[in-house]
Amino acid sequence: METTIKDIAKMCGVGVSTVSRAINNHPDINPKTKEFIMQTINKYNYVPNNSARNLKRIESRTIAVLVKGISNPLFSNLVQMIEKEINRNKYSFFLQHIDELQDEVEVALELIKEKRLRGIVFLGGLLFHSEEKLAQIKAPFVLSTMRILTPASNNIYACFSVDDQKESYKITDYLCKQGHERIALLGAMKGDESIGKLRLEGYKQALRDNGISVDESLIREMQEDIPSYSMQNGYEVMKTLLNEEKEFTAVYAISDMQAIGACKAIFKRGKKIPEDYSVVGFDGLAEAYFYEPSITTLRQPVSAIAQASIQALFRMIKTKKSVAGRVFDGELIERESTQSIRQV
Amino acid sequence: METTIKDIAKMCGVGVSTVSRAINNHPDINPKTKEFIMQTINKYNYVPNNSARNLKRIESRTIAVLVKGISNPLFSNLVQMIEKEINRNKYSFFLQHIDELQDEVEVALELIKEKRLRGIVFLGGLLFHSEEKLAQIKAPFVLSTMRILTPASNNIYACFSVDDQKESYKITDYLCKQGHERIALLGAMKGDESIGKLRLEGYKQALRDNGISVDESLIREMQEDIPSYSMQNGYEVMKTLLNEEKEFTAVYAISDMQAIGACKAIFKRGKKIPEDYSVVGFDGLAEAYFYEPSITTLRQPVSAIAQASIQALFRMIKTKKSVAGRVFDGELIERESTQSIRQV
DNA sequence: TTGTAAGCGTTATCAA
DNA sequence: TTGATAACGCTTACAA
Repeated sequence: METTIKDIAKMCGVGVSTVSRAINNHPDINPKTKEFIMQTINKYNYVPNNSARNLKRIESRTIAVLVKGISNPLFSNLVQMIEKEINRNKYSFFLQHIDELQDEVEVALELIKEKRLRGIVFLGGLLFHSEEKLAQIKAPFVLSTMRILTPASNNIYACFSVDDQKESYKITDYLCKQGHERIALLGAMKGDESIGKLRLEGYKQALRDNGISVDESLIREMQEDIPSYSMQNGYEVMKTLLNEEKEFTAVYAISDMQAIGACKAIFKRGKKIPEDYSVVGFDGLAEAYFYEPSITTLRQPVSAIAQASIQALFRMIKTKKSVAGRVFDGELIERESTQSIRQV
Repeated sequence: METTIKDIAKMCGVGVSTVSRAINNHPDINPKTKEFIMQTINKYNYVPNNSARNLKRIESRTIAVLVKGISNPLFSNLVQMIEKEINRNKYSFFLQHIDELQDEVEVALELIKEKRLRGIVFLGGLLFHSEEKLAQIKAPFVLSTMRILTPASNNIYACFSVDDQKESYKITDYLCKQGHERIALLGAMKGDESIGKLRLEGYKQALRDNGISVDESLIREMQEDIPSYSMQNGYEVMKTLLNEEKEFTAVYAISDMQAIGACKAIFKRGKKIPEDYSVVGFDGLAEAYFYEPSITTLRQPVSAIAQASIQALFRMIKTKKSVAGRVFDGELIERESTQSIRQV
């Protein structure tokens, strides 16, 4: 039999509520009593039963992290930081990966009931959702590295991300300034209405501003039967593009992992980077740095985003009001995978 | 107010126990009653409260996955597969990352009490533990891609992994057969008593069997202040090694990620792979394939290991007895990062 | 086959 | 500052 609060109470010769007060740092308790109880607890290695606590407390101290599109290491990094923050706040956290096909709002709704969630962190996904559906999410939530397009006024939420369109513009513009005029885009899934769309818009805008007309045949979507944002996806799409003998001098992949896959496809074709093709990615992962050649990318301030997200979530849990989200600045990191073709 | 089992009972005009029977697929219930109850449940979108269930059930239906050394994508892959299997079995799962410095057995012990765990999956870690300490783990557990060195007879557990020593022998022997005689080893943390040690032994054995004497100065440990098994760790260790102007023709990193880091260090030095140095990794990650040059590695059958682990865990939960672990065969995958130097 | 009622281990309310 | 005691929502004897 496990030790329960009753056992501790008996051992200390006090009532269970006093023990409860000691555990939960309630103010009205004699410091000496508390001290004695805590000692006994440590001695017998007592750990309160979480289920019972969560059952009794109107709301649990549990936060869910829902990750869609796990293949992107960007999310692994984010999850780690978020986990640390949640633990620091003495909350439990619950990680759930969501299939590409699953509906993350449905999952969230179930989870809220089942686990009496206190808050939710969405990583990836959350595009395409009616306001009614979103309105059903009663718990506060944050979106990390994403933004919601149709602001739902009935929800308590906040978004933390870079300005995907602006950053996408930045990196495309960088390629243009290097003299590239035919820039292939390895974009998001067909019908993407989220960051994929924003980055696409940024790309187009940059081209236009540089007096380059958009060639739709250079804009490629992810392959749907392969994990999104993955190396393999970048590889396959790039291979197809190369097979078509299209003319272009640069490739912009909307994630570093896709960029790596694209590089491999180029190498397999017997071409060189950056001599034959310049390649840029997006995210700023270590993987891009360690690749050979190291890949020019747009770094997202992952750590800052993670911290801000969790802080906001806790504030919303406390105040029950939405807090302002924030747009972070990305950073263009120029590396070996790109070169100027101005004076060639 | 959330819908509870009582509400459903009232709506259906039955007792709560009947509803409970319907939910939990108990045998003694009228199929029609059950049908009707299930309809009502769906209609009102009722989801049973997990905490209440877990509280009532002597043991919850929760399994914890404890990951130590998160930087290795090998574990991400494993976790995903394990997650899927756990869900298929209608269990909840709980992922916890463990700091390099934290004691995973302590964490497990706490968790068992706090969450009334039904079983545990250990990924990474679990080296160096006294039998007494292990004996405290009352819940069944499995080790994936690892093995316990001092079999603890008091525990219900099983191990699923490759034979690290044998596979390490295999890949080292491969390098020897290619004509390499001075092979640097990028090994595990100092004092590692787990897979790191086994792989080291395999390496030494292969050298000896090929008539090559072991040069301790070519055996390098991970840097402790950097995430273990990471690209960065491989990079830093390799850089140090290169700076020492040691003579060697091949590098064997005990993980693919370290191998990638090592490659980068070599490239930064202005050297070529495989012309100047052959490089091999271990794990068989996609990252090794997509690297340029693609990296020769030893593939672990991750999917098979994950599945076997979970199946074993559920069997142990049911039977309350240890089941036999299994040793899987690895597969040497020859790629571009290695070359024969026999006739040079 | 079904319903009633007693807990599971906590926290919160209220009275002492 | 404390201690009974009533929930929290569910499962499971036991009785009907």
